[in-house]
Amino acid sequence: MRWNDIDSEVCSVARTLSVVGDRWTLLVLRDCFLGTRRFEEFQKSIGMSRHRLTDRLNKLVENALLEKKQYQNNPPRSEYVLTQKGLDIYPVLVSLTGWGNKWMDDGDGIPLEYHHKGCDHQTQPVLSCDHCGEQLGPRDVRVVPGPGIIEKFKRGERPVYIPKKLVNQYAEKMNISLDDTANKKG
Amino acid sequence: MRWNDIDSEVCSVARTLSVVGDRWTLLVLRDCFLGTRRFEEFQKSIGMSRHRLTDRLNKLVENALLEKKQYQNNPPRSEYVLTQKGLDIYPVLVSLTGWGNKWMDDGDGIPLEYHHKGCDHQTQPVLSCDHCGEQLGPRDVRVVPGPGIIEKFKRGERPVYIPKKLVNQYAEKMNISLDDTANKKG
DNA sequence: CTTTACAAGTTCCAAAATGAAACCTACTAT
DNA sequence: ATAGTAGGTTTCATTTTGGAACTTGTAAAG
Repeated sequence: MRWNDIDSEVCSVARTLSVVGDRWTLLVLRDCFLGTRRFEEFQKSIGMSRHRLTDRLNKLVENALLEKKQYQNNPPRSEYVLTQKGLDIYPVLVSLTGWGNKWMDDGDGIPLEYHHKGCDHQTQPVLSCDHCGEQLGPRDVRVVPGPGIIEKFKRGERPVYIPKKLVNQYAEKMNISLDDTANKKG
Repeated sequence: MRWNDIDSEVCSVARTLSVVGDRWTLLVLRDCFLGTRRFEEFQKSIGMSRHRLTDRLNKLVENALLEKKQYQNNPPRSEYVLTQKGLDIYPVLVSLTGWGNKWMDDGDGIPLEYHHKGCDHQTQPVLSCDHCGEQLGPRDVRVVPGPGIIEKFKRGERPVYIPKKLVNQYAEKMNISLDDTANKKG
């Protein structure tokens, strides 16, 4: 499979990666959250080739995570600022940071710490349930087919990565009949 | 800069991406969390070339996110299972999923839903402060230089992506003197 | 027996993505 | 007149991919 086709997978991880899942894009976004806005700043900070940077910034603008704003006409100069869609990547960056802090320490300690303005304490952001507030780990959660998958199964499409067990159990429980003669993939 | 050098950046995002920041690795890990363990399963599910899959699985084993366990001797056949280090990637995948659910819907709705076993409710995992439990967004948090950066500044190294302002403010406040004649990068 | 299937790779090659360095354009400051 | 700054673009060699075919050892089917 070509990476270009990844955005049409029936999977939110795959679709998200189609936008931010290449070598440099998340580093560009990291810089955005630290206040970087201009081409040269990104380039010096990240150290990627100008070539790639041009391309990645354009894609982020195309995908509406960044907005390009001209701050000067002659010669034309622009800044790249996060949109809401871009701001929403925050949890991804925070999670990556948390993992790096824990597992990739080089012996000097955590590079950057977070301080929660609200409670005025150092914080290590964690995942929690938006309903009860409890912390969430892989074992605390059950994955259930959502409408995005059920609809496709009803149409006879079979997204490959979903364990059939999962969907069949669910279909049975919900008394939905899924035509089982249809083929995988849509 | 070469991608291979990215793991020595003074940045937890960069270091984490040096392990999981390529096209396919996070999809492999996604599958792991859904229970996939064997080569053929990964390959069918993800649709990446066997070539790459071999390589990515090996790297995940090298980096200790997966453990390779032989389940049969002749011919030798093995499974790949998540270690604690691998399990800790969970928040990253959940965050990617959340973003995809919100911004990359194809019109059919969310592919997979989460159900929190603890409170028995559907849940959308959110980031929160591990101290006070409040939800955290980009504006609720102040980034502060941690030991991993301070140490390097003391040694005269200047990690490029950190806004100098940030470190200088901090150094002043903490009354740390940082030799300003030293060069960036270490 | 002989053929087919399965699982987990490996090999080979063409096509695509990347990195480095040089170049371009339009100012501004020295 | 010269150098510097900002934001790119161009060129070209090197790396990384994707795809398809091949390998190895075993078991099951005809």
